[in-house]
Amino acid sequence: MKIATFNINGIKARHKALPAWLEEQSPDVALLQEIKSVDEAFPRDLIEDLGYNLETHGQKGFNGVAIASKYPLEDVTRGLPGDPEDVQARWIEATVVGARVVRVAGLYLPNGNPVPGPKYDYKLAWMKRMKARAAELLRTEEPIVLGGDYNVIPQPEDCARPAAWEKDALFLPQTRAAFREILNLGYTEAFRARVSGPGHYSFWDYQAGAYQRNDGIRIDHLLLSPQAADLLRDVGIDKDERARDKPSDHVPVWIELDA
DNA sequence: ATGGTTGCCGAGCAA
Repeated sequence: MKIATFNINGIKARHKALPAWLEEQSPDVALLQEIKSVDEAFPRDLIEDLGYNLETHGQKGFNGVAIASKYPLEDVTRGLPGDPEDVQARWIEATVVGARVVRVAGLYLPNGNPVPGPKYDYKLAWMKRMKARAAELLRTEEPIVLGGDYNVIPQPEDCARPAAWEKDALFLPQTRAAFREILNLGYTEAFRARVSGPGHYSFWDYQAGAYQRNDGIRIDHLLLSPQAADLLRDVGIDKDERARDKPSDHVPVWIELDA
């Protein structure tokens, strides 16, 4: 079972690039972020016509997450538990019924800039809520995949110019510590389980020719429960997607599971 | 230091 995460930065603007990628790479499950659409306006045909089931959790203008799957999706839930006041669409869960059953969560973790301020406070509070949900999911002892745009640069080697990110919400020590707290519950960050060293990124800014200079950051991650980590066969980043016509500023990151 | 770009949607905000 191939599971990918992809921040598409707007479903309407990606009406060509997203179906092209789905056709070429054929992930079984695609966790999509920043759909930037309400559910009623989502062009479902773009995805359903390729043989995918689709579950969306949208919001007007901003945010929004979705799950596309060639396998049936069951027990879909929307929204990150822990704050009934939070109306931002950043979390969706579903059970994928493949050869094995895998519980997946698609997430769009808050950016948090500028620091300090309410947006950074919201980011840290959101990560605390995510930690609680991640711990709860572990107790099921099932294969679990938490995939999405984490807006976290885990290590200096995960960005081309660490000095430029020193005071940024994506790279502050407090942000990285909150990310490690989730990992230390018992999750494995899939990419780093298989690939070491610098130069591997999942996002390049649209500005100043960042992609051409490979001035990127690695902020899209797939976290695996122990039972999912046992099934890990391969990982990858579809870097070439960033060179496509009308690309997202992120590229897909994927895993292949024995499931 | 500023501005550089894109997407939402039709003015700025978010990233």
